[in-house]
Amino acid sequence: MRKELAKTYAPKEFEERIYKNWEEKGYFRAERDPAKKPYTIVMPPPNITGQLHMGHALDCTLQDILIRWRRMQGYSALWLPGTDHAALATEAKIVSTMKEEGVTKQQLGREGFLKRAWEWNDKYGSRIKDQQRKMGSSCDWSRDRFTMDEGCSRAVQKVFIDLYNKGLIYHGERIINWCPNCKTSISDIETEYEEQEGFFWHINYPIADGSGFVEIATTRPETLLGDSAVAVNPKDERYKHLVGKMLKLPLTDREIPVVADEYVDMEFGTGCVKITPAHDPNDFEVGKRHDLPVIHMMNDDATIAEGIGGKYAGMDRYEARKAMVADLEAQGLLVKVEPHVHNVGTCQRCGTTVEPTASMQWFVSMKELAKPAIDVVRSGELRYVPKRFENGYLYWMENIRDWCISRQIWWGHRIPAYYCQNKECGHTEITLDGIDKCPKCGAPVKQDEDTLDTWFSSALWPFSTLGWPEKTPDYEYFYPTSTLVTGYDIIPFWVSRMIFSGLEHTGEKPFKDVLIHGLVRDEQGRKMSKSLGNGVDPLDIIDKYGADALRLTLVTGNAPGNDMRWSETKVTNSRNFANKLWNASRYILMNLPEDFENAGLPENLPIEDKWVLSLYNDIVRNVTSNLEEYELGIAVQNLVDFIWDIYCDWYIELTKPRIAAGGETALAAQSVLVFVMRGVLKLLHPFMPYITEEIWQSMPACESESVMVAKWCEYDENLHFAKEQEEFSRIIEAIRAIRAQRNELNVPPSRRVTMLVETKFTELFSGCRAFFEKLAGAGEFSVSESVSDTEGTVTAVTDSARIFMPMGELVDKEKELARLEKERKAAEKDIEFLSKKLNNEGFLAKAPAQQIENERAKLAKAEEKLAKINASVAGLK
RNA sequence: GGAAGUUUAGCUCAGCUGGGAGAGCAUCUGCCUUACAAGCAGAGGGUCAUAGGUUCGAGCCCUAUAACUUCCACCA
Repeated sequence: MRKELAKTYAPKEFEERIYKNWEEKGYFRAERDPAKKPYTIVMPPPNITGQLHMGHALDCTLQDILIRWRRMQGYSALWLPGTDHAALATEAKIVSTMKEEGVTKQQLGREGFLKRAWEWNDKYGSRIKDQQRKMGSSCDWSRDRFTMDEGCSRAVQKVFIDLYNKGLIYHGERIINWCPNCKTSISDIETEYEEQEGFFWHINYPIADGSGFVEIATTRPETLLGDSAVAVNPKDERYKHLVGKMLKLPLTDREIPVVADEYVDMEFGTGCVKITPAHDPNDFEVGKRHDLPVIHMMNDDATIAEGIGGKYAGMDRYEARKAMVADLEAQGLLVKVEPHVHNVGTCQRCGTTVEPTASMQWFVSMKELAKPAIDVVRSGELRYVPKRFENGYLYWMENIRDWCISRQIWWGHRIPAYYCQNKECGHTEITLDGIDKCPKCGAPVKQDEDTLDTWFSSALWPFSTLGWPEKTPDYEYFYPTSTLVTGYDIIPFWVSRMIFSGLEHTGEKPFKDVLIHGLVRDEQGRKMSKSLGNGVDPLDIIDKYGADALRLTLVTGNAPGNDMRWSETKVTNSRNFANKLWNASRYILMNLPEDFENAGLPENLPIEDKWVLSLYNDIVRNVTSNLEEYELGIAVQNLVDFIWDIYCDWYIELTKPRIAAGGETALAAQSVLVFVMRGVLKLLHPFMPYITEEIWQSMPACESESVMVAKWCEYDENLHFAKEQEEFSRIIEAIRAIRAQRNELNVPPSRRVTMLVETKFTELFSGCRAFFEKLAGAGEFSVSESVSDTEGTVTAVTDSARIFMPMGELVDKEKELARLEKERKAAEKDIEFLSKKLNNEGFLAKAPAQQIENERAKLAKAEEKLAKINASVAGLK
């Protein structure tokens, strides 16, 4: 007894059940089968603090489509899931919940805080995984990883030590971006610039010998406290005499020199630049060249430092700015204030204005690592889809700067550096094994307090998750991975770093293709964001319409790499399609005899069966090649169009008379209906896994108990029926023409109409009588090569037939003539266009033969049609 | 300052290597035709941003221009 399908499509009734069943059956698990080829995708690990949003939903859908398709194709398909510890994001979140309880990090201490963080991970780290399950993600949960699990952590330590030993990681004082709120350094790409309106303050620095003033201009007057020189261009005639002289630094009792440096742009501002080596990257370089002191004038929370700031000590940087400007003005040293728009760096995480600060940090030296990562893309060995994203990647890689990897937070991989506490020795030991004594002098050591940038571990994700640095069987079999799917917004953060890391540490590119997708925007085209509150929760959508409808929406009508605009009507469209498919299968099953056996396709099928099989066969080929080109949107569009327009609206309708008649002919139709249905279920399964499974399991005699493990369809030469395809399109064209005609004359569909068909294809049209009756409302129906008595008829004209319909009182000769006249003009235009082309010598000489052939065929058809129209017009007159 | 993308029907967007412009929604007309009104049949609607160029042929290739969007850089 087959399972009966519910009357309406209600995804809630089965999605969860089906997912559980798949998981229990172990279908998601990838086996290392030497007889199969591997296909691997590592999932971009979502943050443990994260909740599923539309971006994830899109990401999930695309990856699941590829994985399910390859799995059905016979690959050993591994989709490896996992989560990211998201160092700063998580720590900030925990700190803020602690704040509500009135607890600080310092109170808990490092140990206590980390304990809390791990508890957090236990509690929330799995939340997103359940949400991914709801999407239908067929990932191998048995291989689930976490960036801070034992294996990934070992890979991180190993990479740090290897890079250090190769001299590619160094410890040093450089200008980094400091977030005074998060109280940590952040990397260049974690700094976002926003345009702010500010001021240019022109300040006079008195020359120490009393011979006058030097006017400087600055956007940040408070940093004056950290000035250690004023620089001018050595070629600048205006200031040559000042070089080497001392200046009195206002508001302090310090004196600073005037130095000459090429860096100064004579054209800009006054041509004199205050040099603050501790708070500006350029000034830092100038300072190094002139051996100037680095004066840290701020604390880590951006208040003015004690001992440097004098009366301003303890003030916030902006408070101090106000106070100092007021004092300068009072002393008559403020020359003028100009409005000035400039870009200010802010912390990606919290939005606080970052403070560029000279600080001891760990860096990865990038130049050498970038080179092979550039080559591998330039040579085409590793490709981006779409290709245009290679530009940004290459530009970024070619202009790359060293990567600041140390962070002053606790949640993360601690840096394996140990400093000897004996000042005389001062040794730094980098080691995998925790040590407490200096290996050089035996004195106690202290481990570096800092942790690593979260992207440092993400960079290793494609191989650390597979067991690297061990040569595990998984690593040997599944690495390098096949396709990486991610949004364009994290190419610099993540994709680039995986590429150079993979090449450096494994000697191989970490993946072959990078499929880039865009952003899901809101209905007005804005980014979905928490602060705007315009995000759409995928879980709500799943609840309302089902995961399949959501997936179909996210993949339809979108080209790779392009952003898409969200709208709920798109989801209802998708849901409507699901409903269509649901009802089509319900209809087929309803009429199937209880003892229906699937013995394959019968011999001697009628024309309409061959027609649909041939079109289906084309779809198999097209969808497969679309998927191979990562044209997922086109693939699914092809499929949906075939299912809806061809299979449902035409083929099912065409077979209804046969099904009603019963017997052999019905059985043949049912075999074809079931055959094509099973095929499209397979083709559609990667896109809409749940509904296809639910229907599959109610279809008789399917090849496997789950469509998920069924074999992907292949193009079959035996199903190609060019002749029937072409001939049957004549019938469809005629039916369409009749319907249009009836519609125009407002003939009710229920009214049977006599049809006299005039055509060369008498056998074809006679054989299709039932279709004209069923689909065109034909009453009496006759076919002959020539119809003479056409008095009182209207005519539907195609290039292969004229269909005369006696309409009695409905016939309006004038109207009919006018309509035919319109059609004649159209046909004449066609002929003119085509013959012009075919008389063009350039075209005949240069166009491909196939093309010329096509145009000739079109012309012949147009001429046939025109002849028929002319005959009709003559008949009427 | 540099780079990329977008500009196609009223709206949202497809259009793969150049061969007479497509879908969905919306609009209009007619249908509860025994799988589906979450449906069926039909219709209207476009100088493919603008100006040049290459080509037998351009929505597609090239060059400029305009508008919008995004990324990168960050001269005080």
